[in-house]
Amino acid sequence: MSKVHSKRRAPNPTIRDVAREASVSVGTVSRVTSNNPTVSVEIRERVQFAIDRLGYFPNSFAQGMHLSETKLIGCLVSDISNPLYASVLRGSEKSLSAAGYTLVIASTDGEVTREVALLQTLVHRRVDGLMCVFSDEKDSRLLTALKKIKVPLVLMEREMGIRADSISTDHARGMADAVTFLLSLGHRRIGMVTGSLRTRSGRDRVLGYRRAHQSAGVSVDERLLRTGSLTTDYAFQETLGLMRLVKPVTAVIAGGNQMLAGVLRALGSLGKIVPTDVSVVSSGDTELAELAGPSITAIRWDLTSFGRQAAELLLRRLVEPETPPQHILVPSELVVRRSCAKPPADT
Amino acid sequence: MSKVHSKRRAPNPTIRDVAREASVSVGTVSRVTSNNPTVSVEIRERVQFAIDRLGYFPNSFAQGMHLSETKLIGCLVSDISNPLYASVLRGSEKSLSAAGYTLVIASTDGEVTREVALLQTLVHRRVDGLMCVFSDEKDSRLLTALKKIKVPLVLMEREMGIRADSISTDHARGMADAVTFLLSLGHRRIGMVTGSLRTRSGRDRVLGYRRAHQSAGVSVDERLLRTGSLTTDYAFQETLGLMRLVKPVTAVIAGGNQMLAGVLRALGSLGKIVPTDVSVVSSGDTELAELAGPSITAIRWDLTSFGRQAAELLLRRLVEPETPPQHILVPSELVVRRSCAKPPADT
DNA sequence: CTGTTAGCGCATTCAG
DNA sequence: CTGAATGCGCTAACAG
Repeated sequence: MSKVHSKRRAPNPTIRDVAREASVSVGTVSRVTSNNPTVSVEIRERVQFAIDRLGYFPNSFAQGMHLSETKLIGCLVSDISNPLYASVLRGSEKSLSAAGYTLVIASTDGEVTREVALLQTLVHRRVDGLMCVFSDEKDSRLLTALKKIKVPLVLMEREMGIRADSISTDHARGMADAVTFLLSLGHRRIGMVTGSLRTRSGRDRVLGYRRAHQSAGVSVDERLLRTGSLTTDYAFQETLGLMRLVKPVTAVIAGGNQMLAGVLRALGSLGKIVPTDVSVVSSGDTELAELAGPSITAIRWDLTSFGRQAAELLLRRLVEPETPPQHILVPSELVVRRSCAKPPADT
Repeated sequence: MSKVHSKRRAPNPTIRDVAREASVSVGTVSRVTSNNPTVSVEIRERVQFAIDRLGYFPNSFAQGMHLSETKLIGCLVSDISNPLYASVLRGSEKSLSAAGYTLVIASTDGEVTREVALLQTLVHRRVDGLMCVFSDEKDSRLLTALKKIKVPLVLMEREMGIRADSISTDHARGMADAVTFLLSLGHRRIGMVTGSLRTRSGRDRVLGYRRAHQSAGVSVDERLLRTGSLTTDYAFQETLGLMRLVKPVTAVIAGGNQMLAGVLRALGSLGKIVPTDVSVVSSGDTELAELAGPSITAIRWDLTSFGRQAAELLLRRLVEPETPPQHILVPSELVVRRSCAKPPADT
C-alpha cells in the first residue's frame, strides 16, 4: 500500500505560487481574484499575467471556508427521466444562471433513503438554496432531515408541512375539468391511475376527480381509483385491472405524465381501440400525448414557467430571507384532442 | 486580537465543540467521524453521543482541503430533457452510487460557453471523475479546457481527440441497417435529419447512410442530408424542406431521438400519412416511437446498459489510473414497426 | 489508544 | 495601495 512519501507534487498552483511569480504578496493576489478595486492597474496586470501563466484558480474548498455563499443551487428530483421535470429544470436553470448561480441536479430515483442522503450531501456541500420534489410527504426520516435544514428551500408539487416556499400545479382543477368533460360525454365508469396520496399532486388529482363527480351527481366507485405509484409499469398493470373488472371502465385517466405510456400499452395489449372502446386522458401533456395515435386529450400547464417561477421564489428568498413563505399555484388547462368519445353503447 | 465581542452566531458546531462536549481531543473526534478503528468503544460512543446532541457534521470544505477524493462524479450533458440521456444517467447512477459515489448532473443546454463554464465549475469543485456529452467536438475553447483537465473523464457519444475513455453507440451500423431496409422497400429518395457532423454520432449516422447506399449501388443526393442540429425544431423545419423539394423524399429518418417529434409534426402539418405517403424511421427508440400512430420503426440500443458501462469505465480508471484508454461500442438493432412501406407508386 | 500540533489555501484584519 | 500576520475547520503526523 504505497502511500506517497515526501511532499506530494501539488498538482495545482496555489495563491502563494502566484504571489511569488508576480513578486507581490498573497493578499494582493487575493484582492485581484476577488475583484477588489483597491489594486493599482499596474500590479493587477502583473498578477493577472502570473495567474494566466500558471493556470491558477482559487481552490474552491479553501475559498468555501471563508465565503458564506457558494453560488450553488441544489435540485433534488425523484426521477430525472421524467421529461416533465426535465423541462422544469430547464426553466429554473435559465433564471438561476442569469443570476450567477449554478444548478446541481441530483436524481433520487424515488427512494427515500437516497433522497435523505442526497439532501444531506447537498447541504453539507453548502448549496445556497434547494429546490426539491420528494417522493413521500409523510416519511419521518425525510421530515426529520428537512426540519434541520436552514438553507432556503422551495418545494415543488409537494406539501411537507414545513415553513417553506412552494409551487404546485393546480391538478385538482385540471382533473375536475377532465372528469367533467368525460362525464358530459356520458362516461360513468372512469378509471384513474396516479401516484400516492402521500403526495400533494396525487391527492389533488383525486380531489378533482371526486369534485367533478359530485358536481355531476355521480357517485364514485372507489375501485376505479388506483393510487399506488407514478410509474409506467404501475399504470400498465392497473389499466389491465381496470379493464378486467366485471364492469370495466369506459375511460382511463393517466394521472402523471409517465403513466400514459403504460395505459396505452395495456390498452394495446388488450386490443382495445381508443377512443372507440375506451377514452383516454393524460394529466401531463407530453410529445407522446400530442403525437400518439390517436392524439391524447391532456391536462397541460406551462413547465418552463413552472421552473422559472420556482427559481424566482428561491432567488427572492436568497435576497430577503425573512419574507413569509409564498405558495404559487400554476394553472392548468384541458387540451381536447382525439382520444375521447362517447362510451360504447352496450356497456 | 481574537474575537472581542460576543462570538459570532456560529451556525454549525465545529469539531472543537464536539471535542469539548465529549471531553476528548479534536483528533479523537476526527477519528470517530472517519471511522478509524483505533478508538475504544467507550470513547467512540461518548463522541457519537456528543455529535448527535450537537447535530455536528464535518465541514466538507475544510475536509476537502485534506482529502484527495470527494466521492463526487460530475456529469455534463448537452440536454437533460433528452429522455435518452436521462435513461443513461439512471444506469450510471446505479453503478456509481453502489460504489459510494454521488452523481452531480449539469445540463449545458447545448451552449459551448456553458459547457466550458460548467466543466470548470465541476473540476474546481474537485469531482473525482467526469462523464460528458459535449455539443461540439471541434470547438477550441472546449478543447483547450479539456486538455488541462487531469480528472478521469469518460466521453459519451463523442470523440474529442484526447486521451480518454469513451463509449459510443454503433450508429453507423444501426443507420446502415435502417437505410438498407428502406432501400429494399424500394425507396430511392431517403431524407435524413440529424445533428452536426462535428459530433461523432452525427458523422456515424451519415456514414451508415452512405455505406448502405453504396452497398446497394444507389447514389446519394447530398441535398437529402440535413445535418444542422439535434433539436425538435430543426427536424420540423428540415422535414418540411425535404417534403417540398421538386422531387420530395419518400422516407424520412429522424437521426436523434429528439427529432422524431419534429418529423412527425411536420408530416402531420403537411397532411402526409405515414407510411402511405412517406415512411419514417427513428434513430433512438422512445415511447413516442413505440406508441405513435402508427408505431415507428426505430434503431434501438440499451440505454441503461450504456450508462452502466460508462460508469464502469470511470470506476475502473479511478482504481487503475494508468490503464490505456478504453473505447466501448454499444451495438444497436433495428426494430421494425409499422411506419415503413413501399414508396408511393407515382413518384 | 489518545492528545497535541502543524499546516492545507485562502480571505481578512491590521500596519505600514 | 500593499504586505504580513491570523485563523477558518479539519486531518495527519507525531508524541505520549
